[in-house]
Amino acid sequence: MKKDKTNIYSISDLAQRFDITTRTIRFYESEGLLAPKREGQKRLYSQKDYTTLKLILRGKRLGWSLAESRDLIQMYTPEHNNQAQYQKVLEKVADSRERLQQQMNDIQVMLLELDEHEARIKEVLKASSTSSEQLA
Amino acid sequence: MKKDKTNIYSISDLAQRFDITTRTIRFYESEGLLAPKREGQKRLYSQKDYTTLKLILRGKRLGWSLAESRDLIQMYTPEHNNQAQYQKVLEKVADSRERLQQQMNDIQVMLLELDEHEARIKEVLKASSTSSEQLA
DNA sequence: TATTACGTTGACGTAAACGTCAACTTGGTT
DNA sequence: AACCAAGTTGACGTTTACGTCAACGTAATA
Repeated sequence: MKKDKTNIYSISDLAQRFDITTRTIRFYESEGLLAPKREGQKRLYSQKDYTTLKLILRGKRLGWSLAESRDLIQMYTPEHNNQAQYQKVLEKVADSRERLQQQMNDIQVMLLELDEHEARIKEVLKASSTSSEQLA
Repeated sequence: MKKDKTNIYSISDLAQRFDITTRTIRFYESEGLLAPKREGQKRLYSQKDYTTLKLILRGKRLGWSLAESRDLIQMYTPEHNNQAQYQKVLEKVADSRERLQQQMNDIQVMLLELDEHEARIKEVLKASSTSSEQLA
């Protein structure tokens, strides 16, 4: 039910595209993460809402809380007029970057450990196949 | 209260080192993520327990559930005797790697967006400083 | 006009991951 | 002997992130 010209989505349309429930989308709105337009009662989601939702789900895959994603979103929405506000945003950008870099590091450690473990297992399998036990 | 030779930790010792509560550590045990030795009632944590706990907390920083970390831990503890078991472990290794690579990708997207946003803000700040408003 | 699909707002339920007592041991110290 | 620090096991409370009804509105369609 997407109108491609205006890029407007219904709630169930978004739910299908992102494989989440409409309940989830409404919940995000109640938590201040989304603010779709209305047509009477019905919610109308713009391309910006779409992008915001994508950001939320990306955050979820990284274990970010909804509150953290809400901060990120607000960071990206420029209702900031004066220098002081902008400076605060820059600090938050730096914080987010640090958090992400910590996560990057954690991932690399995990990947290394997986590599080593896999190598160990393959050694064991190789050893057992060159010995007595042949199953193929 | 660490005995450095044997590398044995008390529960409060671990709690301090990792900046978590003893309640959390006991909870992890009740969930099957840790299995410390006992000295009477008291729990005694080995170097392996220490490493396991480190793995759990790394997982938490990446948004992994305790159930997922428990799977990881069991993957690393070799009670697997036959080829079929090892094959399953190899599959799980592959799954974990995929998950981590997805997260890597998400991080890179986020980092890029942060870079762009920061650049935009700095442009605005530069423009406003070269115009009328000088505060320094 | 009656049904069906899609939407809405409550309200309550739930799983995960702990926090927070309470009531008790236990080993060492004054 | 008395006490204190550190530990133990319940048991119940709490927050987050939704799931699951119920009861209702609305627009198109048979």
